[in-house]
Amino acid sequence: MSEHNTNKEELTSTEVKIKEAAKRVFTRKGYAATRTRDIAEESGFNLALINYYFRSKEKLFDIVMTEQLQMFVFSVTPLLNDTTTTLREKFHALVTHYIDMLTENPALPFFIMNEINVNPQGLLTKIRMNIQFPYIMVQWQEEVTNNKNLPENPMHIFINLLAMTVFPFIAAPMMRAKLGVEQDIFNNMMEERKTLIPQWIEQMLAGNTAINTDEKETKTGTQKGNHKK
Amino acid sequence: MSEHNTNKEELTSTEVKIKEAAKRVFTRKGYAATRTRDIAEESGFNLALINYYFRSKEKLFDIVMTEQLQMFVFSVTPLLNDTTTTLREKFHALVTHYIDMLTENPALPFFIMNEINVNPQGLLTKIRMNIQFPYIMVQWQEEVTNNKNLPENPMHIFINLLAMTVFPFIAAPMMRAKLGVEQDIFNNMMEERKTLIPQWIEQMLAGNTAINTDEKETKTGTQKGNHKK
DNA sequence: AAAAAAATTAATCAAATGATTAAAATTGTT
DNA sequence: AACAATTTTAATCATTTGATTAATTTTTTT
Repeated sequence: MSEHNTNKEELTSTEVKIKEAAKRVFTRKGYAATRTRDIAEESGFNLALINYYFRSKEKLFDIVMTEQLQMFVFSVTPLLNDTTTTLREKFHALVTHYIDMLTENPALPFFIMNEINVNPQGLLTKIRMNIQFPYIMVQWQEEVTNNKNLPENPMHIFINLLAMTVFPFIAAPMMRAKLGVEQDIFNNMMEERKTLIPQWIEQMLAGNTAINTDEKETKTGTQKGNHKK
Repeated sequence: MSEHNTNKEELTSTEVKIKEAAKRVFTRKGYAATRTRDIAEESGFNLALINYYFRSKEKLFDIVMTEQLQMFVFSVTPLLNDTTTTLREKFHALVTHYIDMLTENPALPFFIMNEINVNPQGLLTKIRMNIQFPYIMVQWQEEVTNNKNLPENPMHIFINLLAMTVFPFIAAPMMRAKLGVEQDIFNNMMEERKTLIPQWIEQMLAGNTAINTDEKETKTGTQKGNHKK
């Protein structure tokens, strides 16, 4: 009505729009394969504006990558530092959080992995994550010292948690191309995994307990390899 | 002694040497980021030889990628079709095989994932894998129908197997940069996982049995979320 | 040894691409 | 409205890069 244009179009500055366009193109094609002209086209603005707002393609990439990394890494620290949730609840929250995030942004893990592979030490500058030992580590140590016989080092378990959560998104294109797993089927599967992964982790830990304490005896005689080497 | 030069240098043709150099550079930097000049330098030959032996950068890449894909995918089919090994033994063999392969060639998974992301339908042409239902699928169905209460669809378990095996190699650069996990520590860890991953899979399956058949009751009252939704 | 074929190199080309510039359009200020 | 500052554009530049060409060297054939 008035001369103030309140379209959503006008609400975000062109600088932000270019950055968002850059994010889309960079995540889709990677740094080397994206041309500044791609970003210009995706944003709908003139090529020169990219250098006008951001000094160079590399500077723009650094900004986008840093933001994505921050989002990926720091978005979970509140979960990991929550003193009101149990260890198990944190596992579940973490898995749900990441599956939701990656369902929205499936190309993100690959984008990040790519950057890490190409420029590993760039991480150190882009992420200032002085791992201040989040509360989840305290909880883990409590469980270790108290009753359960968990492994001292949670590295394996954390890797598994992340692997089972993130890897499917990395493998999704292959699953689609080779196994005919379409988008909705995949999303269903990931929805299932929100509850399955914490269960699996639980079973890993329980198995570990059983092995070390001999509280529980093997049920099936055919079970193999269920002993420490 | 004689004028026949038997150096290892001379045993492989320059065509092969260029292809190997290309493999190294492509896997390290990805298709878009590698310049033909990089390959020339890595091989030690003149730039023009790349186009002399392989018509173009893309043709060379196709050859390298196809070979790597074939290696990655087809190298396990003998294992999966082995009629003399049990299902559990196949899991173990698969994990060991891939960890060995990726320890030798750590950049391989990322390289493949990259290609799949950029050009998903290219897989169909590069890999002629008319999945002829390897013997492991027969064995799985046997276990399903016989005694165990395994999930009909082994998709989740197979994904987990691959995820826990492959993902660490993808995350390795991050682990090194951020967690200070050095090469030998990492290799040790992966050596441990050769036996751990089959155990974990076993525990997942056992947990599944317990849930479905109620043969076993929950030991710890604090166990949460161990029920079908 | 001479001729032919194959392999290799230096020089060069043409297209792509990141970046810049100068002008035009828009917005803000007085 | 007039002026200034900011934003946007079209045109252009300089470098990079995949590819080619013509000449040179090496190997093979006769």
